[in-house]
Amino acid sequence: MQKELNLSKNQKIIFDLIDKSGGPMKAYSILFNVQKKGIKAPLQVYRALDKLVEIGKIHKIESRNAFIACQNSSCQVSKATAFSICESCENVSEISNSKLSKYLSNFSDDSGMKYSKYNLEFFGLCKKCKSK
Amino acid sequence: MQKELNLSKNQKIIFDLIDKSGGPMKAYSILFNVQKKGIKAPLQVYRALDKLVEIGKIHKIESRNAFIACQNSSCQVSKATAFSICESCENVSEISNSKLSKYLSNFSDDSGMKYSKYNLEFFGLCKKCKSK
DNA sequence: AACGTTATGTAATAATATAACATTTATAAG
DNA sequence: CTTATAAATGTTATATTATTACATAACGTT
Repeated sequence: MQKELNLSKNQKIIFDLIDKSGGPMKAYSILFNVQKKGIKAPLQVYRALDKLVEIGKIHKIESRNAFIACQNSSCQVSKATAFSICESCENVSEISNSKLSKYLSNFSDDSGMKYSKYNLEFFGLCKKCKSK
Repeated sequence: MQKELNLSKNQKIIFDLIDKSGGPMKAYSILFNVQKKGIKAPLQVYRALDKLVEIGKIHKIESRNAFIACQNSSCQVSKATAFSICESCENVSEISNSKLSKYLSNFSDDSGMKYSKYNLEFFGLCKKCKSK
């Protein structure tokens, strides 16, 4: 059963755009791209983005103020996210590594704080950019 | 030998403010607080922030668009940062856990990408907020 | 002193995100 | 099927965060 079926009109338009783009997209670039579909105002975009983030269909790349479709089909909620970001070409991909996620989900320090969520961003040069 | 001695006038004013605040500060709040010291424009603040981030005196909390003084005296460059963020009171503290940093610094996946930097943000409720 | 580098000052503007309010559509309960 | 409620939409205005462009000044080397 796919969550996509539950998406509203605007949510679906915006999710499809991000998903098809294959990479991170910024809010105003999304806006520009969906104006022909009748979505005219920033708030319409941000509301759809908020909802899509909430249900885990997309993630926000915080360091880039951009949004990327979730590449992990089993991920329903965005409570544990990790990304690799190329600082040269800005390619982003979601890391799904069960050892990493297990390690971070179970992480606790001496602060007495129980973490319910994390977001990790790795930076470096991707294979292509490194060989240039 | 302290890096602080090398700071320029504006950098020192802004670092001292953030450091004394004990928590994360936002750029325009910093601007407001340093206007009496002659720093009048956003750009003056952002330039100092950029430099302070670059040399590792402060870190940016990406999910909050805020800046916090580095709480790890040995940290000279911001290549490996981890924070715990309370989603209720917005308290932020830097995590210095050698096992965690070792694990993440050595992390590699099958993408062929070598990571030179990471930033991790944990979210949850701090002790105080949990007990409310 | 001459040079290159780093920092500063200032104005304007770009990019990112939210508030407030009115209306419509979808979902569920009786 | 209709009433109630929640979720989504539409629209305008505005708040917040960050950068461009250009001119000048201070600092560190040789």
